Parts: sequence; C-alpha cells; structure tokens
Amino acid sequence: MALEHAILVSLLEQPGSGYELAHRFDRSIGRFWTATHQQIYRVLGRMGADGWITAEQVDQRGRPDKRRWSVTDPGRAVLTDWLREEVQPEAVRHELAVKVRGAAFTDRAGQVALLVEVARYRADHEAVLARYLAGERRDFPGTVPADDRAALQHVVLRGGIAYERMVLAWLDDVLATLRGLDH
Amino acid sequence: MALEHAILVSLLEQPGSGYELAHRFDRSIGRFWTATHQQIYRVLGRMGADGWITAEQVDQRGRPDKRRWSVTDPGRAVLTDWLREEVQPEAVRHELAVKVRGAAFTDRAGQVALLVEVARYRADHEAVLARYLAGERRDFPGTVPADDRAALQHVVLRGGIAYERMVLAWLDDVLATLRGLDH
DNA sequence: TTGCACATGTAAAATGTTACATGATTAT
DNA sequence: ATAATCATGTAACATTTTACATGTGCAA
Repeated sequence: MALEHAILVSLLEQPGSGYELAHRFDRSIGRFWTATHQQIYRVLGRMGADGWITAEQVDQRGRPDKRRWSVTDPGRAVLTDWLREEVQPEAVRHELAVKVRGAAFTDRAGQVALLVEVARYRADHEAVLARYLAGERRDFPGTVPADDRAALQHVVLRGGIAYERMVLAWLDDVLATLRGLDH
Repeated sequence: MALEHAILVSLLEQPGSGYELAHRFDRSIGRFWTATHQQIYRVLGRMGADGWITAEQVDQRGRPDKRRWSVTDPGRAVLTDWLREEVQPEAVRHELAVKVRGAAFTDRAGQVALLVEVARYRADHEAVLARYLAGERRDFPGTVPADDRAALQHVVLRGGIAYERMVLAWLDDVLATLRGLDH
C-alpha cells in the first residue's frame, strides 16, 4: 500500500487542498497513516498527472488561492481495486520495545532515565486517548450510526481507542518492571 | 531511531551473523522492528566501518563461512546514549484501517470481499498470538524472572501478547460492523 | 534432481525525512 | 512588530523495498 490510497479515501470523504490534507494527516487520518506536507504535495502532483484526482482553483479573499482536489472515476477505480487486494502484514516499528530490551545493557542511572521517559511517554498516550474519547462523544453521540460511512469511521476510531488503552496498560507493566529490576 | 539500535540490542543479547540476524528479525525482534536481510547486511557494513561492531571469521565445515558480529565498547556507548534520548512518537501505518474507511466507497460485493479478507487477516493474528503464548510458556515458565534481561524480554513479549489480543477483539468489532452495513 | 537451509551481497526504484523557500492575513 | 495560520512548493539526503545474483551441502 501507499500514501496514495489513504489520500484517495480522505478526498472521497471530503475534497480539499494539500494543506488541508496535511492537517487531516496530523489529526484524524494520522491515527492510522502518517504523512508530511512535503510528501502529500509530491504525491498529489503525481496522482493529478495520472488522472486519479482533479483540482479546481478556489479563489479566496484575504488568503492564498488553493486547489481543491477531488477523486475522479479512474481514481475511484484504483481505490476499489486496492480494496480487493490482500491486507499486508503490518511493518512494526516499536522503538520503545527496543529500548526496554536495551535497558538490560545500561547502568542503573540509564534505567532510571528510561523509567522517567516512559512516564512522559505514557502521559502523551493518555492525552491521545482523551482526544479520541472527546472526538467519539462529539462525532458519534448516538447508539445507531447515521450511515455506512459513519459506522466505518466509528469502528476505526474504536480501534484507536482500544490501541491507546492497551498501550497505557502495557506502559504500566513496563514501569512496574523497570522499578522491579535488581539494584 | 534506526535499525542500528535494534541490531545493537540483538547482538548484545547474542552475537551472530547477518543471516542469523535476518532470522531474528523474522521472529523475536520482528515483533517490534522489521528488517530484511538486504537492509541488515548494508547496516552491518556501515556499523562495522564505524567501529560499533566487530566480526570474527567462523570457518564452518560443510557450510559457508560466516562472520560473527559482536558489539564493541564504542557500539555499547552509542546504545546507552540512544537509550537516554526521547522516545519518538510511533509512525503509524495501519493499512487495514484505511481499507475499512475506504469500504464506504465501494459496492456491496467489495465490502463482502473485504469482510472475507479481514477474516483471513484475523486468522493470521490468531496464529501470531498462539506463537507468542507458546514462546512465553517455553521461555518464561516461572513466576520470578531469572534476571534483568529476562524480566525486560518478558515485559516486551507481554506487550506483543496484549497487542495481538487487542487486535483480535478489534477485528471482531470490524467484522460485526461490516456485516451490519446497510444492504 | 529438486528443493530447502545456510550464507552474503549489489543495484535500482520508490519512499520518507529534513531543510530551505516564499508570501499573505489575522490576532496579540 | 511579532507570531500564528493559511497555502504551496523544491532540493538534498537517507531509508526502505524489490529484484537480481551467487554458491554450498544435505535430505527426500
């Protein structure tokens, strides 16, 4: 998979400029796919050249003009084809796990420093969970989803919430383990 | 962070060849950091040139010679310095979440195809969980860890187990949501 | 004799990161 | 005036992925 597909989904949900996409990749979509604005502009250019998306110029008073991108029929076909492909195994990059195993090869002071850092990292994840929960209350207040799109967005958000809760519980386990090391 | 640090941790736990490392990155370390043998050989070369690791030639009867890499004192210092750095936020790449949100933009047949694929993906994760649990019974049978290294390896494994259990529960949620779409 | 495990690499293409670059409006 | 937000890009560099490349020994 590539960034292209995440952009197609985002533009189908809501057409927008590269700048707006970059912000979505910082917020909602960033939950499950990250990208910087530099990447996004480059890929938007390529997708436009390939005819997957098309831009309309939007003149704005008081602000720079922007290009509002929308998905074309060929772009939509690219997405539906991709949806039928196998889901690839996730490429895991869990830096903290590497550090925790690495903690066996540092001194006591280093282990304490890691413990402090894990506590800070835990606070970050607590904030993310709070943000997800607030978003859930705001966007999905009822028990019955409004439509398919809402139902699917909600289940993805529930995945994010479940992930953060799991991480917080594991970080508590890590903190207890670091505190319990021989010294 | 980079692959270098994961390799340093792995070689400190047990010196070995590039080939052996590639296998560890398919198994135990692959739980939290993935790498192919091509990446590993290239990075080993650079780390050797930088003096972080050193190789001894191991002549083997009946098999190709191999180079057993171990971490040098400078390499160990690189690791301890890195352990003191901030843990970077994870770069998330959750392809399935993109597909689930994308399912709002395909037809019923496409949604059913995704459902089938999610079920297959779920079976993969069930197998991973079973492997982790078997590894836990094998490597950590007692209640009290043998030493620091074992305690830290065990808490990382518990993280993998917690992750897989969370994913399985979420995939059930996804399956129920896909089945419940309007049609 | 076919395939698998062991063992190590190179090359090209795609992707991703970091730094640089510009310029307007709005709020403090 | 100063910073933040909106808006779009280029350039250089690093990393990752995919394909190619080679060769031995052992077991079925």
